[in-house]
Amino acid sequence: METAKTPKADLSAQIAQAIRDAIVEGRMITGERLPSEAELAEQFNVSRPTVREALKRLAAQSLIRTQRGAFGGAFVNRLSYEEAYGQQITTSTLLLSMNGISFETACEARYALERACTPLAAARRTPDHLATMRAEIHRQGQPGLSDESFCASDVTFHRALVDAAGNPVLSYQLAGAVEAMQPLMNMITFTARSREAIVAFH
Amino acid sequence: METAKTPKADLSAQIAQAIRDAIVEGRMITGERLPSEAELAEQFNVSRPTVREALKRLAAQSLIRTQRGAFGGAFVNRLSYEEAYGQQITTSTLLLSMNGISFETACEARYALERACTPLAAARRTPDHLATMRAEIHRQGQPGLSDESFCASDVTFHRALVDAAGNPVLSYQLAGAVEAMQPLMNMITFTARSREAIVAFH
DNA sequence: TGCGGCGAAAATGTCAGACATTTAAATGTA
DNA sequence: TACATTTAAATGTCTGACATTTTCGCCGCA
Repeated sequence: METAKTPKADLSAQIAQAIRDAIVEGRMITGERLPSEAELAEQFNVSRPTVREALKRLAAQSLIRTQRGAFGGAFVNRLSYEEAYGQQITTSTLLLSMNGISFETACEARYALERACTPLAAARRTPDHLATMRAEIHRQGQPGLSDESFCASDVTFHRALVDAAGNPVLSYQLAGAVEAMQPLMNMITFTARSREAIVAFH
Repeated sequence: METAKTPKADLSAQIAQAIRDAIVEGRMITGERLPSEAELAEQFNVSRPTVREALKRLAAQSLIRTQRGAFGGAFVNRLSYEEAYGQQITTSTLLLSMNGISFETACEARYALERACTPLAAARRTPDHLATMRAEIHRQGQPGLSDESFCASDVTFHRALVDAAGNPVLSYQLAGAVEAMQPLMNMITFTARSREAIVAFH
């Protein structure tokens, strides 16, 4: 048994883990091309479908990207913020919906996270961010607004607030938190007009 | 072209997306069993390997779990906090290492996020959390401590701080941020003793 | 009648081989 | 030199088969 560290696991999972380790530990760098599926199959002593399943696992996590054609193959992906956002959002959404997170807990977390951004946002905001936030506040003040529209506007507003902090790491961390809560928010309408007061201090 | 919304994409990616949508939108609930690979293959009019690749993609994101044997199959997974942590950490680590995030940016984000937790932590801390933090502070004060040990202790300390806030959503969001920065931290040793002052106010 | 072993069935896991498709490089020609 | 064509390499997909694992139910036996 050459891979004794995972005594009972799918071969494809083992291979995926091995490649993942290579990437995370820096043995493969961004943009580098992996061996072809056939070469990997020979290297790990498995068949090509097994290798393919492993590669799909990594592709699902945006660790690699595949390209067809000659001199195509699998390349170590440069994980963009957009992709990271997406994963963060789907994971957060599922986590919230599957674990019976209460509205209060989620809201508390969101408020806390945004409170963390506020000082930075106040210092670094651009006119664009301010304009977006003002526009959303205005929209939220209109009377005949549906609940869904109100919440969508709310998400836009908070995204602008977070982005105004000018810290991509913060934006990434909070994008999931804010968007994942939108479904929860949609269910509960409450008088959130008090937020205008919070923003007013900008 | 029956699936016109994704004109050029792998079949396995399309199928994975279709199943993912079904899960996220609640058409399949936690613990529910998916049709067998053969049934899915017939349903989507593709072959079994293609279906398998799609399922592996979902498994990589912990959306489903598979079980062998009779009455085995793929089940909608209840995404646990532990799994979410793990994904968050690997994603964050890659994001930081691949996008040339500066130490200042990462540190700023981390401080901001922790500042968000502090009020809650102060209100809800338990003796255990306090004891852990005190122990780590004490350890950090010892003279002959290696940089790696110092940083590991630092991570432990901050995890305790975050957990003390008693909000699992916050813990989840911050776990990735804190742990992902450990490699960065390991490279740069700085006089972080000022943190003791921050904690002292507990 | 109750219980235990044993086989059948169902499902995933793995393999082998073949063909289709795509893409870029190499080649040939005007 | 520039452009069109060929060619080769790689992924994407299909078919079929076999291995492995796990559960259910049957049958025999005490």
